[in-house]
Amino acid sequence: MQNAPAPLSDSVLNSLNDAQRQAVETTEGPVLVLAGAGTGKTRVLVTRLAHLLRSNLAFPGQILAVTFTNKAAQEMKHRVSSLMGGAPVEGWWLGTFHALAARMLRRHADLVGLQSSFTILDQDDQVRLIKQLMEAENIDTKKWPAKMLADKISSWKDKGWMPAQVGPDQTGDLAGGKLGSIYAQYQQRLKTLNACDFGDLLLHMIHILKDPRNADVLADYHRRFKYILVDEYQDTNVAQYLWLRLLAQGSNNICCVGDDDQSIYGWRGAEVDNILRFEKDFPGAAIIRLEENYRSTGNILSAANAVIANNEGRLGKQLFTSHGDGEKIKVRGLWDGEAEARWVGEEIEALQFKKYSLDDIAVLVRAGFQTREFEERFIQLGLPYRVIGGPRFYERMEIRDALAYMRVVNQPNDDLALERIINTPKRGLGDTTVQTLYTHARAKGISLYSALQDLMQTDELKPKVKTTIMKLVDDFERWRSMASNTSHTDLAKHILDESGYTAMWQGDKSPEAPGRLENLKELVSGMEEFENLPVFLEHVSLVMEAQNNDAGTEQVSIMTLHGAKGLEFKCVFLPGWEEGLFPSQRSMDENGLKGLEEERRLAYVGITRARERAYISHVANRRMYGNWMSAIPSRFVDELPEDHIDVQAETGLHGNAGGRSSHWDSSGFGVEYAARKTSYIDGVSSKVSSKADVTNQNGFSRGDKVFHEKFGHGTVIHMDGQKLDINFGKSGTKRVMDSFVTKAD
DNA sequence: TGGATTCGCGTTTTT
DNA sequence: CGCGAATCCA
Repeated sequence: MQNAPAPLSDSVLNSLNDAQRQAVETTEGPVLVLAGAGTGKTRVLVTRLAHLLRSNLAFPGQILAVTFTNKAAQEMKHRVSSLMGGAPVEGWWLGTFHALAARMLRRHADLVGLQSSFTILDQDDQVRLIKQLMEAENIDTKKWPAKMLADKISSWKDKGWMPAQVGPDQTGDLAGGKLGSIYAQYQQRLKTLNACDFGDLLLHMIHILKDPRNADVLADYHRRFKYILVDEYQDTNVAQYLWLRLLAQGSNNICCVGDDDQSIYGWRGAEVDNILRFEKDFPGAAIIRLEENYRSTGNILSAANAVIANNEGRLGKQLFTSHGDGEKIKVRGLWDGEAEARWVGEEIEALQFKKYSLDDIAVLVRAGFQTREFEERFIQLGLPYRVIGGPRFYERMEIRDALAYMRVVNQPNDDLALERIINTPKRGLGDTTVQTLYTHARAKGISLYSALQDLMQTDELKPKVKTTIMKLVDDFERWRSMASNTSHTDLAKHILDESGYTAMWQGDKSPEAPGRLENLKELVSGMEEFENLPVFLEHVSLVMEAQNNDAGTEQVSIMTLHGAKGLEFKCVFLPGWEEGLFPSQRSMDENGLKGLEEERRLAYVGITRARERAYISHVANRRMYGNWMSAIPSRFVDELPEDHIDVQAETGLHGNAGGRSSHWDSSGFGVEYAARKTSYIDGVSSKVSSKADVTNQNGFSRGDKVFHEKFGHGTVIHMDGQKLDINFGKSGTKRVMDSFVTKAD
């Protein structure tokens, strides 16, 4: 780290002129790097960081490097570490806003009446607490869902508002005008619980740093941080901005990197304004624009440029590439979601034939529920895939503990699992005992569990410890023998109860405890769908493995557009480009033009994830919430420039085969739709009849004419065990138990 | 109290 | 449609 700056061969930096490079690397004072998609934003930041270190402008503890997501933080740590020749970056001030603010707050917790050991509540805990407070105030939680109020409070915290700053103007008639007081009570309650929610981490720090009585604290941070680096600046919310500004007032050496066109977290408090206002907030700021894209081919980039150009209120930039034009974007209109999934499957197979790795392919959807049809199709095709951002359930502490117990029962030699729970709940087997056990195990080349069995025969351990170990081994042996004649869900209940694990959380007064108990319940009930314990554990390890990214086999990635931020793939599928789904109706209803523009930025993010090939599709009929909805192509499809796309419509889909699907004749479209809807309800059309031969256990089939004692005559349109969905004509579709129904002719 | 049934409602996601 | 929450009822 003492050597002269290493030559920067990075292509990104080569694209900078001298002044820009100078600014990126060493400028003192505020710098805003405005960089479009695929221009190497993060690399610029890492380069600045590396340069500061190498030229001894700062040492690690003097740099505050902030990212938005954990993924980005990991990525940056990794890059910095390898740039620094593998030096560990633990302990550096490098991480997400929340992680760094939490770390800071632990050092000054007493200034806001907390202990440094405060717990951090997640959203569920937060809602539970607020609900309690509301009930105490006799507020109707039906009229005012606790979730909604919790969201409101979070959004205030994102804006940096303490209870004192919230007046009637903000609360309106929410919770009968009592929301302001609920907020205050909630904060009070958190304090008594020695807890924080996520918003508090920043809010408390802002409060501390702003208070003149704590001038020494602020001064200390000013001395400490010579340089501040911020990634994804367009996603910062007001609280984050305030925190940054307080810290940056010292050295004024703040370097922010961002792209206003990729701001997609507005619904969570991100303020594009932060980036638009940068020059005002930090006078004398150097602004650097990076417009050369190193990621995508010309067609892809032109399409993205054309779409985003429809937004107003941008700083404005026009990305260019020196890559060739490449393939045009394939745009396809299809009949329904099933056909869409089939088409995507076919195209993926074609890509495999062209020697693309499945790892290079991603399906990016607008909303989580869309992943389902792709999963189903890919399973049919035997196409390996992973859904990114799926269940994080198994990563929760209580779930991992519970799983560890089951793993030891299933496989006594699972040392890691045993070590995890050997003293959870506390039973007096501390580090010293575990060390003794490990020493013994290593010396004899046996597992930890065998070491337990060995040592309980000897007098090497204190009698008390010995008894505890005997009890523990005894428990495990008993559970293991139960496994043969007890269902695995019952076994799990026994394990959790008899080990004292459930009791541990029941006795825990912390606000997270109820949530954890619920999760444990959920775990047990979730096990039911698996045959037995080993199969279940196998599933869990597969799920977790899949989330660990490189499971060895190639896999297509399926994820939401939000989840795809910061990633790139050679081939990207963008399905579901229909009005109402994308752009999302709700986003437009709630935020009008602002909402629409954020959706458009999402489209921009989607397209620009692709390096070589992009595929966009939309369907004529999508089933949402169980009923068929007609859909028209997204306005974003219309915004794609004709020269850069290759449009195909499914033949026979409408009276306009081969034409550009977004120009569908709306009257023709309506006729198709009406016909389909009718046929669905009658249970006659070929689409529907494919399922009509299914009979439920009491002999009802789709299409049966039935009579219900209360609702009269109707037609069975769906079955779910003994539940039947019956269309009763005028009075609509109802779900009823089949015991209330008789067949009619 | 918990098992069964009905009701209600549905983006995006980070700590 | 499917899921979780609320509610009902033994």
